[in-house]
Amino acid sequence: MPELPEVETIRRDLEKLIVGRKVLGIETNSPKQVQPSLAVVKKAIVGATIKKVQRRAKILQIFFSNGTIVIFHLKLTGRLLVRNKGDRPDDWQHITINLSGNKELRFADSRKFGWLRLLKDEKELQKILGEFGPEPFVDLTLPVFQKILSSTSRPVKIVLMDQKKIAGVGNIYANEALFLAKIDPRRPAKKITKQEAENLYHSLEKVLKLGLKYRGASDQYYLDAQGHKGSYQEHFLVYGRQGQKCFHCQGLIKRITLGGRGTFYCPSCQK
DNA sequence: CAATCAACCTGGGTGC
DNA sequence: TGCACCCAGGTTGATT
Repeated sequence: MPELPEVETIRRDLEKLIVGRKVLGIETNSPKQVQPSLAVVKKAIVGATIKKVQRRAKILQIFFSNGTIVIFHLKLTGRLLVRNKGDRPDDWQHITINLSGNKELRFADSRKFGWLRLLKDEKELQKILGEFGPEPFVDLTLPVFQKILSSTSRPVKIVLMDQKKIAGVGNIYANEALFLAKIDPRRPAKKITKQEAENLYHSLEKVLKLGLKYRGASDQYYLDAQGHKGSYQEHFLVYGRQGQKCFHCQGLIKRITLGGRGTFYCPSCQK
C-alpha cells in the first residue's frame, strides 16, 4: 500500500515524466473519484501546463501554470501511471488525463478508495496539509518525536500510523521500524523510554530510507509511475511473515490485530 | 478527548 | 468449476 516511500517514488517519477506537458483532456469511468466533478476539473486544467509535483504525507500535489492545484490520494490500491497514448488500458484504469507529447497520466485503483481533487487555491492546500503531523526527514526531529510519544498512552504502533501525529507512515513501515527498535507494537507510547524512542526514531528513518532505495514495497497493487514494481517487500523482516522464523532469534513471527490492522512482530525480540 | 466501529469498494482467498 | 462468504486496510465520520 502506498506510504511515504511509495508516494515519494511516484512523485520523483512524475517530476521527470510530466512536468512541462500540457493537459489536452480528462476522462473518467468512475466519477465519484473526481472531486468536485469531472466538468469542473476539466474546465480548470485543460490547456494548462504542469509546473511541478510535490508530496506531503501521502498526498501528491500537481501544480499548474495557471495557478490551479490538483491533489491525489492513492489510499490502498491507487496507481498513477504515465503511458503513451494508445498503450493497452491498465487494470482498473478509472481516470485518464491526456497530455501533450502523446502521453497519458492514468489513475488506476482496484478498490476505488483513492481520489483526485481540484483545490480552489493555495490557501485550501495549506489548510489540508496543515492537518498532518510533522514530516519525516523535514520537521520530525528527535525531540519532536519523543514529545509525540510521551503525550499519549495509545499503543505506539497506532501513534506511528496516526497521520495527525506523524505524516506518511503506514502499516508496513510502522511494523518494520518497531521490529528494528525491538519494541512491542502494543506498548503504550508514553511508556517508551527516551532511549527507546531514540532507537525507534532512527529505525523509522532507516526503514523509510530503505523503502525509497528499493523504490517502494509492492504487494499485489503498488507500481511506480512507469508501471514497475518496487522491491522492498523482498527485504521485509516482519511484515506479512507470520508463522515464519525471525531472522534474529529464529522464533516465530506472530500476527495480531491492533487498531483493526494486521500487526506483525517477534514476541521474543520485541519487548 | 480516546476508543470502537461502520462505511467506502473490489478482488483474492477459503471452504464446500 | 461455481458460489457464498470473509477479509484487507487508509481515512473519515458517527457513536459510545
